[in-house]
Amino acid sequence: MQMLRPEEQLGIIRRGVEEILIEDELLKKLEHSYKTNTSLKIKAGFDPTAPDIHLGHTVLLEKMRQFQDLGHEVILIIGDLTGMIGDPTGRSEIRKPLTRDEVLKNAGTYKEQVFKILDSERTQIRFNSEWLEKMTPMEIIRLQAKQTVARMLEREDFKKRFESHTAIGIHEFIYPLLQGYDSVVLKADIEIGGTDQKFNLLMGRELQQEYGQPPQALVIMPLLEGTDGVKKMSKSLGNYIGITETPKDMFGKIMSVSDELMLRYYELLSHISVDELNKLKAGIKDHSVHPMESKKSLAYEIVERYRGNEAAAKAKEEFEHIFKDKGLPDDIQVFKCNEKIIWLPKIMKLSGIVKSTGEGIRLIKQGGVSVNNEKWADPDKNLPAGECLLKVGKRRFLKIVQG
RNA sequence: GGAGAGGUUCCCGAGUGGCCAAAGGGAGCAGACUGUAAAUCUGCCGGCGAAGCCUUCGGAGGUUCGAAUCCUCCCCUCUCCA
Repeated sequence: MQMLRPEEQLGIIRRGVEEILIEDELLKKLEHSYKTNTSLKIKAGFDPTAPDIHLGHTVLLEKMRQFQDLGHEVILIIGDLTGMIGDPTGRSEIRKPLTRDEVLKNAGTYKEQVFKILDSERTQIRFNSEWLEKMTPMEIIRLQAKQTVARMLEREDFKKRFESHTAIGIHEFIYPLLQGYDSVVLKADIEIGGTDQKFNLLMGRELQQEYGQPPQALVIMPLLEGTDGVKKMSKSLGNYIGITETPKDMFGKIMSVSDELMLRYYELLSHISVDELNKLKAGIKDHSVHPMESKKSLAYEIVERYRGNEAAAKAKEEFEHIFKDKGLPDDIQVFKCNEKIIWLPKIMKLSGIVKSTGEGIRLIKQGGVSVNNEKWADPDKNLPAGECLLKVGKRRFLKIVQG
């Protein structure tokens, strides 16, 4: 395959990255690969605790895909061994160690989902228990001897906890060492990771040098903000967009993201070229491009990638139908009730559209409920006989059938 | 092993006998404004056909007319000294 010139490759690689360490070294690696027509080994690690991939994870995957498209080879490491000792990154919240079965199950899900982005021909999936489990105590001690406590305490997270007298487990120090050691075993040329991984990525470089290898270059990606636009996307914060969600939900969630965040998503998730991206940014700035239209394109692109063309078209259509034409979705839940229950808040609760009658009453009083397109301000008013359409807020619909 | 701090509603966090279904913030939901945006403002934010009642402040008992608050035991987390 004909590779792009190293400088051109670098241009593509730079997109959306937070930081490249060290860019000169990266360029040299690219030049060497170009001259010898060999591909570089790109390493990226994933934590096996979260079986469902969301758009936040895909930032790394997309970058990996770019490398593949440039002719390089990706090694996706599933940190099953490190996962079993718990992931100490971030909070001191100690995760439950996973069992072997859980790890395997999660890994299976990973594989399924990951190849919606990655090229399976150019991807290796490896478990780090493969080599870590074989290490002898002596080898582990030697590995530990290569770093100092002081160096470990330079890591922001450890430093803070140390200063604020919050516990730091000894095994937490081992974690970066093992992750770095993965790079040694694989002789990685480049490692991709999020900003929260910077310390661990650097550890890989340092250990490679200790073991007499050329150090890997680092491509550090920003953490994608969740739908709230502030905190990093994560399942536990509930601000995520999962790639296995329904097309409708995915489309809707992307549409409700702020304009600013939309551009960020474009940069990190879209496949449009850097040129197009710059045009889009300029267009939004001078108001020649309508943000909503670009947002629709983005939503379409992303839904299409994970759920297919047809689903994307349908999601878009339905979205426009509901919000532009003020129409109805085509899959309204139907609730049948007998004549005895005609108290609206009760019906709302029984149908599951709200959690409690109290919530129903509140919503009605607040003007958030309409029946047959008319505001319904009185919780005690009886419903019209026969069928009627209930709308709660902007997107909750219910067809009530009496009798 | 010894000394101390603490576990409160979805989260953070106030509350140390009645005025506590529990301040404040965040998240969430609804309304106004819009482009289904975002930001902002307003309201709501345990349950129940509901001005009353029921369940909630780590768990189990107890004191009291009355307990998130006091006592006893237990569980869990953290810190310091060794």
